[in-house]
Amino acid sequence: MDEGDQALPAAGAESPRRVAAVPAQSAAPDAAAAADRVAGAGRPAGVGRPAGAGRAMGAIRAAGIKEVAAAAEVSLGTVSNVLNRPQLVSPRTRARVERAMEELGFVRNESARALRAGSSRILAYVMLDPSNPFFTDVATGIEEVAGAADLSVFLCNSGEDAAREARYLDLLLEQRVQGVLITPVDAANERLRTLPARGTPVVLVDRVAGAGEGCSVSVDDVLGGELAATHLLERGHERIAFVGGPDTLSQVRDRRDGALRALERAGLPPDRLTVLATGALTVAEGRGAAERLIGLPAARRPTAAFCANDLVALGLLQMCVGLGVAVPGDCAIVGYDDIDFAAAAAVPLTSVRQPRRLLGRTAAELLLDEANNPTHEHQAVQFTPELVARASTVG
Amino acid sequence: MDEGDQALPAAGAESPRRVAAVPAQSAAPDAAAAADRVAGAGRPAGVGRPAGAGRAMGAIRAAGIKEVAAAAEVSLGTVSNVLNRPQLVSPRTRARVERAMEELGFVRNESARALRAGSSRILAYVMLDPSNPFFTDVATGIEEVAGAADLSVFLCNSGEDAAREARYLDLLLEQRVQGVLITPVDAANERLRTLPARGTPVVLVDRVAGAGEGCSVSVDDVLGGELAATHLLERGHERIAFVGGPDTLSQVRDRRDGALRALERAGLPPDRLTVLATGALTVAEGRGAAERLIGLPAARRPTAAFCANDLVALGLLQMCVGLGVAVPGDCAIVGYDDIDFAAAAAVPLTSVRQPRRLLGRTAAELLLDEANNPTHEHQAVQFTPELVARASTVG
DNA sequence: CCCCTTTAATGAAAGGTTTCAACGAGCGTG
DNA sequence: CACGCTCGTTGAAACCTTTCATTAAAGGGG
Repeated sequence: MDEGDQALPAAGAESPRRVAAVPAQSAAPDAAAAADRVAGAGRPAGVGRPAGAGRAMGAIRAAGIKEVAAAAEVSLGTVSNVLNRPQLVSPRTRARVERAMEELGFVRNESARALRAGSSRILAYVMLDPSNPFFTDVATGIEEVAGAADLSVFLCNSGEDAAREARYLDLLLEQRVQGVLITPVDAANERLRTLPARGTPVVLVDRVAGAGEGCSVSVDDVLGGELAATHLLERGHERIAFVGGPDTLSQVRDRRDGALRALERAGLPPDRLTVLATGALTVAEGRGAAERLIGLPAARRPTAAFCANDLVALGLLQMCVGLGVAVPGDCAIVGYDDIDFAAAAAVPLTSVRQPRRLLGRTAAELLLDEANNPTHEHQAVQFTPELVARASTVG
Repeated sequence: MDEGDQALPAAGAESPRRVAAVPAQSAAPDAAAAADRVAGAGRPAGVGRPAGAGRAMGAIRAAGIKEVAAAAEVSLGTVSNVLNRPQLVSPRTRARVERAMEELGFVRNESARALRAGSSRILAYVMLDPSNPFFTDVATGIEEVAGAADLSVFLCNSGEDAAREARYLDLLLEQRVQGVLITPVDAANERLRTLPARGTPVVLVDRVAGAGEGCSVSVDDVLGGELAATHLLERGHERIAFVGGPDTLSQVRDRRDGALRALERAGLPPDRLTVLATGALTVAEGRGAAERLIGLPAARRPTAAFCANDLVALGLLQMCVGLGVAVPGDCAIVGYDDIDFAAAAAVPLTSVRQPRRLLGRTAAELLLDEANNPTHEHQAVQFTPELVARASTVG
């Protein structure tokens, strides 16, 4: 931030967008920065100074309950009562206190409140991948419930990285959050057990809780996989590819197992399912899988693909179309999650829909129950998925 | 949660996935719930109880610094030193204290720390729409910088709703967060000025700060619009549609103005730009715009469309392909943001790329500077966008 | 007119951490 | 041997709110 300044025109410049000659910037040229700068994007075009700007103005030390009490000529406890139990305070005094708060610009200090209360009014949702609309929809459901209970939601992004996940969980414990909702990367993470033991309830989202692991909310992924594969079998496909990974994700395993179950029911041998493993559930990995799929000898090449999620399916779809493989003619495709982009793809994607918002809402409700209800019983709630057929399978 | 229980089989059931006969569930059938339940998805398939589950076990009251001090037979201040200034403590004592912390399972209480420090170790990013990958990428950049400074990032979703935005800002002020990064819905929100006045720095993201408004980091949207339109003009299009809205978003206005500037430079009258306004920047709105576009009389129908963001462009693209309008043959399309899905669309989308991660990183750096550097000067940093040409314009 | 009840307001304690001035011990120097 | 230093440790105060037992005042009934 510093170097950019000296080359600026005289201080007090009026134009906020004035272009400075010096492009230097404290955004250090680290590896990550370099990635974004590829192809020339990202060089700051201008560094200006908004009119009237100067050094940060000295912040007025925030007025506390004490100052308010003094201004309203009441005791400290009375101010607290106005905030928390207004019905105990006479209308006259209440008005006086409220006026004082107004005048002093009083803002409650949540830290002090949380310290006193022993826990902060925050729920956290640790998610695998915020760029996957599935998780943001779940988050929306969580926010609905949390908002109604006057709690805020702290969204944390584990990025499918176990270490980051662990770091966030530690952090949340330090914050004494009311509870944690999590779609874990690593089901074996000991913190999933130590947090509840230390008084911070944890609810698993999109994952089934094992013995003694507390509450969970999930969708029957085995059934979802079966629905997808059955749909393809019914449309006459007898060789199916399963595209997804890594195998450490239970969602991937379950969906694949469901597909195998469908084959079995149809009386077909399990080797009719060709597994194409991917390193992650992303669009890029889907594209990569397409090349492998198309590279298979024609005799063994599946005529349909079931992908572990929609991102992978969209990548696969794009590559197929690009390489001249007709969808669904040469290769039918089924995704999973039914994200908005699934319907929006140029060949709208058949997908397995999950009740995403409801998933989030239910999880949040279980969490609140666990946090507040002393007679809480752990539950593993499981919802039913549903197949949405679109053009990628129905020619 | 309550009704689900009584119909369960005998307590102590071992199977976590046991199916209960009673589908009832405390997830109330409110309006939002109903939306998700459309088409039958969302009915809980089962409510089970993980083996070994019971009422929440009484949490052990967390050990504090005091207990640790007692256990290690040192003073309270020494424990604090071990945590914050370990070099001041002799190795012997430090080891003793660390062992005590280990044994007691000591976890720092962030609330107390924040109370004492006057601010919590949290940055917040208030974003318009977490389901738009543009914002999650910006968030990733912010997290990189915050993580390096040992701060956590609180992600807040305003959902393009001014009231929610206001509520979050109030909340963040109460939390005494270190600073707020925001892509505001409502540039006129007075809180954008009151927060800094109360000592919480605010940096605008993807929006240019006006006079006396503090720091901002943005991309030159006018230039971006110009790049997009120029690209289309160079490819021979002389009637262009601009698809986007609402007009209250400065991004929309600027990008449109940039397109107009391109027309002007090319010596064409401004009425060659047909504006198709949308209510939001979503896939669904893009689809709707497609119908209006195709409905125009052939003589006035543009041969190309420039969309205010990629979501709108993808919706438009999908609908065009679905309705038999060849892309780019009958209608070329340019998007904005270059989100991953843009390249992944079946007709890969030409788009205007913004340095998203860098945007986030720079914003976070400005914020940290403002929070920590007493000689901080407000800056309006602006980056340059870049056009990425793909098949949706290049036949 | 006094006592008892109800209502309103008070003051102090507690919650866990950080900071800082002060203290004591050990050591080298004069 | 005494002085002054440094190093390691200490104890208390401060941060701001909430809670609760207590006091004071007002009102009603006997």
